[in-house]
Amino acid sequence: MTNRRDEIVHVAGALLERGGPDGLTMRAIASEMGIKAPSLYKHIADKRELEVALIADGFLQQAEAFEKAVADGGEPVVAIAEAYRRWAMDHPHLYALMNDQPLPREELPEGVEQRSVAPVLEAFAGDRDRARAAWAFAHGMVTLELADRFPPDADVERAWRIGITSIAHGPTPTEGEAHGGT
Amino acid sequence: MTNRRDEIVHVAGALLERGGPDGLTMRAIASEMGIKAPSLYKHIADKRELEVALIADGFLQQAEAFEKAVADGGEPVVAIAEAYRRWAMDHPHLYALMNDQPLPREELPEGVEQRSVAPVLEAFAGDRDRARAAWAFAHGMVTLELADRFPPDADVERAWRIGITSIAHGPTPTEGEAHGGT
DNA sequence: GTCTATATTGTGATAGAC
DNA sequence: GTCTATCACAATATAGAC
Repeated sequence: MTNRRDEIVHVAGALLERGGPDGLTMRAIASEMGIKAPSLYKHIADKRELEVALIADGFLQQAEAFEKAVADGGEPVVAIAEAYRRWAMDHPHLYALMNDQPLPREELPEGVEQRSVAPVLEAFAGDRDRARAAWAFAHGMVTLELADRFPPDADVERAWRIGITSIAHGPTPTEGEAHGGT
Repeated sequence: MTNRRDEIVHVAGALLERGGPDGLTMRAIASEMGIKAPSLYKHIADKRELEVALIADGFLQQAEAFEKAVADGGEPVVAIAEAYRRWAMDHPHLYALMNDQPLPREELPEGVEQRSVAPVLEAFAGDRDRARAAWAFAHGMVTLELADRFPPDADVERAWRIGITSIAHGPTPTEGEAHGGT
Protein backbone atom coordinates (compact mmCIF):
# COMPACT_ATOMS: atom_id res chain seq x y z
CA MET A 1 0.00 0.00 0.00
CA THR A 2 1.56 3.21 -1.15
CA ASN A 3 -0.10 5.51 1.39
CA ARG A 4 -2.35 5.47 4.40
CA ARG A 5 -5.46 6.57 2.50
CA ASP A 6 -5.25 3.70 0.06
CA GLU A 7 -4.80 1.36 2.97
CA ILE A 8 -8.01 2.64 4.54
CA VAL A 9 -9.95 2.15 1.30
CA HIS A 10 -8.54 -1.34 0.93
CA VAL A 11 -9.50 -2.33 4.46
CA ALA A 12 -12.93 -0.78 3.95
CA GLY A 13 -13.49 -2.92 0.86
CA ALA A 14 -12.55 -6.10 2.67
CA LEU A 15 -14.79 -5.20 5.58
CA LEU A 16 -17.71 -4.40 3.28
CA GLU A 17 -17.63 -7.82 1.66
CA ARG A 18 -17.07 -9.59 4.95
CA GLY A 19 -19.85 -7.95 6.91
CA GLY A 20 -22.09 -6.12 4.50
CA PRO A 21 -22.94 -2.44 4.76
CA ASP A 22 -23.64 -2.77 8.50
CA GLY A 23 -20.13 -4.11 8.98
CA LEU A 24 -18.60 -1.11 7.28
CA THR A 25 -18.18 1.30 10.20
CA MET A 26 -15.42 3.75 10.90
CA ARG A 27 -14.78 1.96 14.19
CA ALA A 28 -14.39 -1.39 12.45
CA ILE A 29 -12.03 -0.01 9.82
CA ALA A 30 -9.88 1.62 12.47
CA SER A 31 -9.94 -1.45 14.67
CA GLU A 32 -8.84 -3.61 11.74
CA MET A 33 -5.90 -1.25 11.24
CA GLY A 34 -4.99 -1.19 14.90
CA ILE A 35 -5.87 2.47 15.40
CA LYS A 36 -8.86 4.45 16.68
CA ALA A 37 -11.73 5.71 14.57
CA PRO A 38 -11.06 9.45 14.91
CA SER A 39 -7.59 8.95 13.44
CA LEU A 40 -9.16 8.02 10.10
CA TYR A 41 -10.38 11.57 9.63
CA LYS A 42 -6.81 12.77 9.21
CA HIS A 43 -6.77 10.87 5.91
CA ILE A 44 -10.30 11.02 4.57
CA ALA A 45 -12.96 13.68 4.85
CA ASP A 46 -15.89 11.44 5.72
CA LYS A 47 -17.44 8.04 5.15
CA ARG A 48 -19.00 9.10 1.88
CA GLU A 49 -15.59 9.72 0.34
CA LEU A 50 -14.70 6.17 1.27
CA GLU A 51 -17.79 4.77 -0.42
CA VAL A 52 -17.15 6.71 -3.59
CA ALA A 53 -13.61 5.34 -3.73
CA LEU A 54 -14.98 1.82 -3.35
CA ILE A 55 -17.53 2.39 -6.11
CA ALA A 56 -14.88 3.70 -8.50
CA ASP A 57 -12.72 0.68 -7.81
CA GLY A 58 -15.68 -1.62 -8.40
CA PHE A 59 -16.26 -0.22 -11.88
CA LEU A 60 -12.62 -0.68 -12.74
CA GLN A 61 -12.81 -4.29 -11.63
CA GLN A 62 -15.95 -4.85 -13.69
CA ALA A 63 -14.41 -3.26 -16.77
CA GLU A 64 -11.42 -5.57 -16.55
CA ALA A 65 -13.65 -8.60 -16.09
CA PHE A 66 -15.75 -7.70 -19.14
CA GLU A 67 -12.73 -6.97 -21.31
CA LYS A 68 -11.16 -10.27 -20.36
CA ALA A 69 -14.41 -12.15 -21.01
CA VAL A 70 -14.66 -10.76 -24.53
CA ALA A 71 -10.99 -11.39 -25.23
CA ASP A 72 -11.34 -15.00 -24.15
CA GLY A 73 -13.65 -15.64 -27.09
CA GLY A 74 -17.16 -16.98 -27.61
CA GLU A 75 -20.33 -14.97 -28.14
CA PRO A 76 -19.53 -11.58 -26.57
CA VAL A 77 -23.04 -11.09 -25.14
CA VAL A 78 -22.97 -14.47 -23.46
CA ALA A 79 -19.40 -14.05 -22.26
CA ILE A 80 -20.15 -10.68 -20.70
CA ALA A 81 -23.34 -11.94 -19.09
CA GLU A 82 -21.42 -14.74 -17.43
CA ALA A 83 -18.70 -12.35 -16.29
CA TYR A 84 -21.31 -9.93 -14.99
CA ARG A 85 -22.99 -12.63 -12.99
CA ARG A 86 -19.77 -14.04 -11.63
CA TRP A 87 -18.40 -10.65 -10.60
CA ALA A 88 -21.62 -9.77 -8.79
CA MET A 89 -21.70 -13.10 -6.96
CA ASP A 90 -18.09 -12.59 -5.90
CA HIS A 91 -18.69 -9.01 -4.66
CA PRO A 92 -22.33 -8.89 -3.56
CA HIS A 93 -22.07 -5.96 -1.18
CA LEU A 94 -19.92 -3.81 -3.41
CA TYR A 95 -22.32 -4.62 -6.24
CA ALA A 96 -25.18 -3.31 -4.13
CA LEU A 97 -23.26 -0.20 -3.18
CA MET A 98 -22.67 0.48 -6.87
CA ASN A 99 -26.20 -0.08 -8.05
CA ASP A 100 -28.69 0.71 -5.30
CA GLN A 101 -28.17 4.45 -5.41
CA PRO A 102 -27.65 7.09 -8.08
CA LEU A 103 -24.15 6.98 -9.53
CA PRO A 104 -22.11 9.81 -7.98
CA ARG A 105 -20.94 10.77 -11.47
CA GLU A 106 -19.54 14.13 -10.35
CA GLU A 107 -17.23 12.58 -7.79
CA LEU A 108 -16.07 9.64 -9.90
CA PRO A 109 -12.84 9.76 -11.91
CA GLU A 110 -13.66 10.46 -15.54
CA GLY A 111 -14.25 7.55 -17.88
CA VAL A 112 -14.87 5.02 -15.14
CA GLU A 113 -18.51 4.39 -16.04
CA GLN A 114 -17.83 4.54 -19.77
CA ARG A 115 -15.07 1.97 -19.69
CA SER A 116 -17.21 -0.64 -17.96
CA VAL A 117 -20.08 0.00 -20.36
CA ALA A 118 -18.02 -0.04 -23.57
CA PRO A 119 -17.67 -3.83 -23.96
CA VAL A 120 -21.41 -4.27 -23.45
CA LEU A 121 -22.27 -1.60 -25.97
CA GLU A 122 -19.93 -3.12 -28.50
CA ALA A 123 -21.43 -6.57 -27.98
CA PHE A 124 -24.78 -5.07 -28.93
CA ALA A 125 -23.36 -3.34 -32.00
CA GLY A 126 -23.97 0.09 -30.51
CA ASP A 127 -27.67 -0.47 -29.78
CA ARG A 128 -27.85 1.37 -26.46
CA ASP A 129 -31.47 0.52 -25.77
CA ARG A 130 -31.02 -3.19 -26.28
CA ALA A 131 -27.82 -3.13 -24.25
CA ARG A 132 -29.75 -1.40 -21.49
CA ALA A 133 -32.47 -4.04 -21.60
CA ALA A 134 -29.80 -6.71 -21.26
CA TRP A 135 -28.24 -4.85 -18.37
CA ALA A 136 -31.60 -4.60 -16.61
CA PHE A 137 -32.20 -8.32 -17.11
CA ALA A 138 -28.77 -9.22 -15.72
CA HIS A 139 -29.22 -6.79 -12.84
CA GLY A 140 -32.61 -8.26 -12.03
CA MET A 141 -31.32 -11.83 -12.13
CA VAL A 142 -28.32 -10.99 -9.99
CA THR A 143 -30.24 -9.06 -7.34
CA LEU A 144 -32.95 -11.72 -7.11
CA GLU A 145 -30.29 -14.40 -6.79
CA LEU A 146 -28.35 -12.46 -4.17
CA ALA A 147 -31.49 -11.69 -2.20
CA ASP A 148 -32.45 -15.36 -2.36
CA ARG A 149 -35.78 -14.36 -3.83
CA PHE A 150 -36.25 -17.20 -6.33
CA PRO A 151 -38.29 -20.17 -5.14
CA PRO A 152 -36.09 -23.07 -3.99
CA ASP A 153 -36.95 -25.19 -7.03
CA ALA A 154 -36.33 -22.50 -9.65
CA ASP A 155 -34.08 -23.37 -12.59
CA VAL A 156 -32.03 -20.20 -12.43
CA GLU A 157 -29.54 -21.29 -15.08
CA ARG A 158 -32.30 -21.77 -17.59
CA ALA A 159 -33.88 -18.40 -16.81
CA TRP A 160 -30.49 -16.82 -17.52
CA ARG A 161 -30.20 -18.63 -20.84
CA ILE A 162 -33.71 -17.71 -21.93
CA GLY A 163 -33.33 -14.07 -21.03
CA ILE A 164 -29.92 -13.54 -22.59
CA THR A 165 -30.76 -15.46 -25.75
CA SER A 166 -34.06 -13.64 -26.12
CA ILE A 167 -32.66 -10.16 -25.64
CA ALA A 168 -29.66 -10.89 -27.85
CA HIS A 169 -31.71 -12.27 -30.74
CA GLY A 170 -35.25 -11.13 -30.05
CA PRO A 171 -37.36 -8.96 -32.36
CA THR A 172 -37.03 -5.19 -32.40
CA PRO A 173 -40.38 -3.59 -31.65
CA THR A 174 -41.59 -0.95 -34.08
CA GLU A 175 -42.65 2.42 -32.69
CA GLY A 176 -45.72 2.06 -30.56
CA GLU A 177 -45.64 -1.72 -30.51
CA ALA A 178 -45.81 -3.55 -27.21
CA HIS A 179 -48.39 -1.13 -25.97
CA GLY A 180 -51.48 -2.32 -27.71
CA GLY A 181 -50.45 -5.70 -29.01
CA THR A 182 -50.86 -6.39 -32.72
CA MET B 1 -60.07 0.03 10.93
CA THR B 2 -61.51 -2.94 12.69
CA ASN B 3 -58.89 -3.25 15.40
CA ARG B 4 -55.83 -1.54 16.78
CA ARG B 5 -53.35 -3.93 15.18
CA ASP B 6 -54.66 -3.27 11.69
CA GLU B 7 -54.45 0.42 12.41
CA ILE B 8 -50.79 0.09 13.32
CA VAL B 9 -50.03 -1.82 10.12
CA HIS B 10 -51.87 0.77 8.08
CA VAL B 11 -49.98 3.66 9.65
CA ALA B 12 -46.72 1.77 9.21
CA GLY B 13 -47.41 1.38 5.49
CA ALA B 14 -48.11 5.06 5.06
CA LEU B 15 -44.96 5.96 6.96
CA LEU B 16 -42.85 3.56 4.94
CA GLU B 17 -43.85 5.14 1.66
CA ARG B 18 -43.53 8.64 3.03
CA GLY B 19 -40.09 8.33 4.60
CA GLY B 20 -38.55 5.12 3.34
CA PRO B 21 -37.22 2.39 5.60
CA ASP B 22 -35.43 4.94 7.80
CA GLY B 23 -38.74 6.67 8.40
CA LEU B 24 -40.35 3.50 9.61
CA THR B 25 -39.55 3.54 13.31
CA MET B 26 -41.65 2.41 16.22
CA ARG B 27 -41.47 5.92 17.64
CA ALA B 28 -42.74 7.44 14.39
CA ILE B 29 -45.63 5.00 14.11
CA ALA B 30 -46.67 5.69 17.67
CA SER B 31 -46.30 9.43 17.25
CA GLU B 32 -48.50 9.33 14.15
CA MET B 33 -51.15 7.55 16.21
CA GLY B 34 -50.85 9.95 19.11
CA ILE B 35 -49.45 7.38 21.51
CA LYS B 36 -46.00 6.34 22.77
CA ALA B 37 -43.80 3.70 21.22
CA PRO B 38 -43.91 1.14 24.06
CA SER B 39 -47.69 0.99 23.76
CA LEU B 40 -47.34 -0.60 20.32
CA TYR B 41 -45.93 -3.74 21.88
CA LYS B 42 -49.27 -4.51 23.45
CA HIS B 43 -50.58 -5.15 19.94
CA ILE B 44 -47.64 -6.55 17.99
CA ALA B 45 -44.72 -8.72 19.04
CA ASP B 46 -41.95 -6.79 17.32
CA LYS B 47 -41.05 -4.74 14.27
CA ARG B 48 -40.49 -7.80 12.14
CA GLU B 49 -44.10 -8.85 12.51
CA LEU B 50 -45.06 -5.45 11.19
CA GLU B 51 -42.85 -5.80 8.13
CA VAL B 52 -44.22 -9.23 7.33
CA ALA B 53 -47.76 -7.86 7.48
CA LEU B 54 -46.77 -5.07 5.07
CA ILE B 55 -45.16 -7.58 2.69
CA ALA B 56 -48.25 -9.78 2.68
CA ASP B 57 -50.43 -6.78 1.91
CA GLY B 58 -48.11 -5.76 -0.90
CA PHE B 59 -48.49 -9.10 -2.63
CA LEU B 60 -52.24 -8.87 -2.37
CA GLN B 61 -52.14 -5.43 -3.96
CA GLN B 62 -49.90 -6.68 -6.75
CA ALA B 63 -52.13 -9.67 -7.42
CA GLU B 64 -55.15 -7.42 -7.78
CA ALA B 65 -53.26 -5.08 -10.09
CA PHE B 66 -52.15 -7.94 -12.33
CA GLU B 67 -55.58 -9.52 -12.45
CA LYS B 68 -57.14 -6.22 -13.39
CA ALA B 69 -54.50 -5.58 -16.05
CA VAL B 70 -55.23 -8.90 -17.73
CA ALA B 71 -58.98 -8.43 -17.48
CA ASP B 72 -58.73 -5.03 -19.11
CA GLY B 73 -57.52 -6.68 -22.31
CA GLY B 74 -54.57 -6.40 -24.63
CA GLU B 75 -51.51 -8.64 -24.72
CA PRO B 76 -51.39 -10.15 -21.21
CA VAL B 77 -47.57 -10.03 -21.01
CA VAL B 78 -47.50 -6.36 -21.94
CA ALA B 79 -50.44 -5.51 -19.72
CA ILE B 80 -48.85 -7.18 -16.71
CA ALA B 81 -45.47 -5.57 -17.38
CA GLU B 82 -47.10 -2.16 -17.39
CA ALA B 83 -49.02 -2.93 -14.21
CA TYR B 84 -45.86 -4.26 -12.56
CA ARG B 85 -43.96 -1.12 -13.40
CA ARG B 86 -46.74 1.19 -12.31
CA TRP B 87 -47.30 -0.56 -9.00
CA ALA B 88 -43.59 -0.47 -8.19
CA MET B 89 -43.34 3.22 -9.05
CA ASP B 90 -46.33 3.92 -6.84
CA HIS B 91 -44.96 1.92 -3.89
CA PRO B 92 -41.17 2.10 -4.19
CA HIS B 93 -40.32 1.41 -0.55
CA LEU B 94 -42.80 -1.40 -0.08
CA TYR B 95 -41.53 -2.86 -3.34
CA ALA B 96 -37.99 -2.86 -1.94
CA LEU B 97 -39.14 -4.40 1.33
CA MET B 98 -40.80 -7.19 -0.65
CA ASN B 99 -37.90 -7.94 -2.97
CA ASP B 100 -34.60 -7.08 -1.31
CA GLN B 101 -34.67 -9.93 1.16
CA PRO B 102 -35.69 -13.58 1.12
CA LEU B 103 -39.45 -14.02 1.15
CA PRO B 104 -40.57 -14.96 4.68
CA ARG B 105 -42.65 -17.76 3.19
CA GLU B 106 -43.23 -19.46 6.55
CA GLU B 107 -44.77 -16.38 8.09
CA LEU B 108 -46.88 -15.33 5.12
CA PRO B 109 -50.54 -16.31 4.78
CA GLU B 110 -50.84 -19.24 2.42
CA GLY B 111 -51.33 -18.61 -1.26
CA VAL B 112 -50.21 -15.00 -1.15
CA GLU B 113 -47.15 -15.52 -3.32
CA GLN B 114 -48.93 -17.92 -5.65
CA ARG B 115 -51.82 -15.58 -6.36
CA SER B 116 -49.56 -12.75 -7.47
CA VAL B 117 -47.53 -15.11 -9.65
CA ALA B 118 -50.50 -16.86 -11.29
CA PRO B 119 -51.40 -14.19 -13.87
CA VAL B 120 -47.78 -13.95 -14.96
CA LEU B 121 -47.41 -17.69 -15.31
CA GLU B 122 -50.60 -17.87 -17.32
CA ALA B 123 -49.45 -15.09 -19.62
CA PHE B 124 -46.42 -17.23 -20.40
CA ALA B 125 -48.51 -20.33 -21.01
CA GLY B 126 -47.08 -22.07 -17.98
CA ASP B 127 -43.42 -21.62 -18.97
CA ARG B 128 -42.00 -20.92 -15.52
CA ASP B 129 -38.46 -20.27 -16.73
CA ARG B 130 -39.49 -17.71 -19.31
CA ALA B 131 -41.86 -16.09 -16.82
CA ARG B 132 -38.97 -15.89 -14.38
CA ALA B 133 -36.74 -14.26 -17.00
CA ALA B 134 -39.47 -11.69 -17.61
CA TRP B 135 -39.80 -11.09 -13.90
CA ALA B 136 -36.06 -10.56 -13.57
CA PHE B 137 -36.10 -8.11 -16.48
CA ALA B 138 -38.97 -6.13 -14.98
CA HIS B 139 -37.37 -6.21 -11.55
CA GLY B 140 -34.09 -4.97 -12.99
CA MET B 141 -35.75 -2.15 -14.91
CA VAL B 142 -37.80 -1.08 -11.92
CA THR B 143 -34.94 -1.10 -9.45
CA LEU B 144 -32.62 0.76 -11.82
CA GLU B 145 -35.34 3.32 -12.46
CA LEU B 146 -36.11 3.73 -8.77
CA ALA B 147 -32.43 4.03 -7.89
CA ASP B 148 -32.01 6.62 -10.62
CA ARG B 149 -29.22 4.52 -12.07
CA PHE B 150 -29.92 5.06 -15.79
CA PRO B 151 -27.97 7.84 -17.48
CA PRO B 152 -30.00 11.03 -17.84
CA ASP B 153 -30.39 10.60 -21.61
CA ALA B 154 -31.50 6.96 -21.53
CA ASP B 155 -34.65 6.01 -23.44
CA VAL B 156 -36.16 3.95 -20.66
CA GLU B 157 -39.47 3.39 -22.43
CA ARG B 158 -37.73 1.85 -25.39
CA ALA B 159 -35.60 -0.41 -23.20
CA TRP B 160 -38.82 -1.67 -21.63
CA ARG B 161 -40.36 -2.37 -25.01
CA ILE B 162 -37.30 -4.18 -26.32
CA GLY B 163 -36.94 -6.33 -23.22
CA ILE B 164 -40.59 -7.33 -22.93
CA THR B 165 -41.02 -7.96 -26.64
CA SER B 166 -37.82 -9.99 -26.79
CA ILE B 167 -38.57 -12.17 -23.80
CA ALA B 168 -42.18 -12.67 -24.87
CA HIS B 169 -41.31 -13.68 -28.45
CA GLY B 170 -37.61 -14.54 -28.33
CA PRO B 171 -36.12 -17.91 -29.26
CA THR B 172 -36.01 -20.78 -26.79
CA PRO B 173 -32.44 -21.94 -26.29
CA THR B 174 -31.77 -25.65 -26.70
CA GLU B 175 -29.91 -27.42 -23.90
CA GLY B 176 -26.40 -26.10 -23.62
CA GLU B 177 -26.95 -23.23 -26.00
CA ALA B 178 -26.00 -19.73 -24.98
CA HIS B 179 -22.86 -21.09 -23.45
CA GLY B 180 -20.76 -21.64 -26.53
CA GLY B 181 -22.57 -19.58 -29.10
CA THR B 182 -23.11 -20.66 -32.68
C1' DG C 1 -0.56 10.81 12.92
C1' DT C 2 -2.39 9.19 16.82
C1' DC C 3 -4.80 9.58 21.11
C1' DT C 4 -8.84 10.46 24.78
C1' DA C 5 -13.00 12.53 25.68
C1' DT C 6 -17.17 13.84 24.09
C1' DA C 7 -21.16 15.73 21.41
C1' DT C 8 -25.10 14.28 19.09
C1' DT C 9 -28.34 11.36 17.55
C1' DG C 10 -30.58 7.38 16.87
C1' DT C 11 -32.56 2.54 17.41
C1' DG C 12 -35.67 -1.57 19.34
C1' DA C 13 -37.31 -3.20 23.35
C1' DT C 14 -38.65 -4.13 28.54
C1' DA C 15 -40.36 -3.22 33.51
C1' DG C 16 -43.70 -1.83 36.10
C1' DA C 17 -47.17 1.74 37.49
C1' DC C 18 -51.81 3.27 36.51
C1' DG D 1 -54.10 0.07 26.70
C1' DT D 2 -51.42 3.57 27.84
C1' DC D 3 -47.86 5.78 30.39
C1' DT D 4 -42.85 7.06 32.27
C1' DA D 5 -38.38 5.64 32.92
C1' DT D 6 -34.83 3.25 31.26
C1' DC D 7 -31.67 -0.32 29.25
C1' DA D 8 -28.39 -1.49 25.97
C1' DC D 9 -26.42 -0.37 21.97
C1' DA D 10 -24.50 1.77 18.06
C1' DA D 11 -23.36 5.32 14.68
C1' DT D 12 -20.55 9.61 12.53
C1' DA D 13 -17.92 13.13 13.65
C1' DT D 14 -15.19 17.06 16.21
C1' DA D 15 -11.93 19.32 19.71
C1' DG D 16 -7.82 19.53 21.44
C1' DA D 17 -3.75 17.31 23.67
C1' DC D 18 0.58 15.01 22.54
